[in-house]
Amino acid sequence: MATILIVDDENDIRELITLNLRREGYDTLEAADGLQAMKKARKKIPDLILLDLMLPEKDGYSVFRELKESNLTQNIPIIMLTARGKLDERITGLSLGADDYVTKPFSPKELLLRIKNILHRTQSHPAGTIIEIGDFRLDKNHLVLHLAGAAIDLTATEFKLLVVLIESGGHTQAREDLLRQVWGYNDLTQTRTLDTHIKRLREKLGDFSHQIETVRGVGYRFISDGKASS
Amino acid sequence: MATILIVDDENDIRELITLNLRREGYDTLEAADGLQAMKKARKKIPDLILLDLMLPEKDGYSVFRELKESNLTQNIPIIMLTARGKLDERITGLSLGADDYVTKPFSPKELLLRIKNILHRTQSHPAGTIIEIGDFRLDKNHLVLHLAGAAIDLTATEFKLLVVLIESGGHTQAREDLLRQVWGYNDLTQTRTLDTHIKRLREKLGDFSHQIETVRGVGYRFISDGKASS
DNA sequence: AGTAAATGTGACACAATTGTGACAAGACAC
DNA sequence: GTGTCTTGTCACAATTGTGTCACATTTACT
Repeated sequence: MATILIVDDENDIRELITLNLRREGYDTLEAADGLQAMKKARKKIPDLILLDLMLPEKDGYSVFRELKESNLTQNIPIIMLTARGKLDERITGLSLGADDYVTKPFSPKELLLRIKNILHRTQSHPAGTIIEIGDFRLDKNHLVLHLAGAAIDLTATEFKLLVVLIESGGHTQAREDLLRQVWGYNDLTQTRTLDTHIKRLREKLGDFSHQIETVRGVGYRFISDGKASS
Repeated sequence: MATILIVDDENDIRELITLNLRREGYDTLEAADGLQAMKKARKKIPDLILLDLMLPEKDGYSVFRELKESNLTQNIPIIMLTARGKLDERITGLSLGADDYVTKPFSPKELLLRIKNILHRTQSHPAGTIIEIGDFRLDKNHLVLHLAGAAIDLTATEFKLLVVLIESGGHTQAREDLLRQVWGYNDLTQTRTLDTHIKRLREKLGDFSHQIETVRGVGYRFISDGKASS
């Protein structure tokens, strides 16, 4: 699951947060000051950072800037923590590019909520490389399908086919359309490769294979399992 | 010793700073406006730039951006000077990527302190020349890779390739992109040199070679751990 | 039921991609 | 010059992906 780096100089608070996050299944890293934070972040790149603005030595701003300057860490979402809802800090934090902002004292519940929110919407993926629908999560970058937790490798063609099906939002795609979109066949070539690939896809989908439905005489469609339809 | 470029339109202030810096043993360059600043910076690349935000002609922001856009100067740390601690300027300065920020009037002592600070942290490890991730530590200056303690010599090309892979943060880099970024090939040259270099890199990585993963039909990616993350 | 058409399936051949070792040209130091 | 190092290319090997085929199964229709 996601790894979260907690940067705060107060031990109590750090531990409190750690405890709460661990209970929810997150991995946690802790740092008491900016230097430690940078070190840990470089060692194991976290998925999200909780950053206290009041730090000894290097203050939170500097750490923030450093994180945003490094290629390795600049895309990690950051939630700022601060002692009180001082307006100026709030402004500074957000305009610097922090992804959210929580004022101490805060309830663990509130913090968790925000973390979930942010992780869900970012998961540190560049926009548009992830398609999520139901239990399916397609990573266009790696040609990997995450299905109910498991990672499934797809070949380029399989991937393309699945994407086209999924992106047509529950509508049936005609055989010819699929052949055109996935294979670039423009003539009505007599080929069975589509059938074969559908079969291979279903094989890899395992229990979820029924979500590719064949519409006899027309083509295929992807059904998103009753719920999250579109 | 270090050379510092001072950009300010007020002669008095420029001279005051120059005096103080010289006394500390720094070399100084002066510029009264943005144009001069760019010229001087190109002539003798300074180790640090003090940049006033209020300039005639081109304002400080433009100069800043120009400096950051040029290959020659983009890594030089910049300390912004400004007439007052106006909040909005502070924000702009920091979010543009200035390394520090001093408000006029300032005491020479304060300025010197900040200069020392920044020079110290940027010169011991000139901006971003060390990349650390997992067991990998790359020293851009020496083209050396420290892997779990052992020092491994890499050639220039191997090094560049590894850096590009690592810096893309777990994302797959397409073959063409790698060829463009590492070799500067812009045409779709038919070459196998990428494959060869990947092989050589993996050879040198030994037990860690699996961290360079091939994504068939696309390119390669660096994975920072056993698991498929991001 | 019986039949024809459409689709599913497994095996196979070959296509395409990537890995690998050898080699030669160039760069560079000595 | 010689020797070492680096780099790109090549031929070939290994691996993986893809399309076709024959045959099985399902479906729509009479």
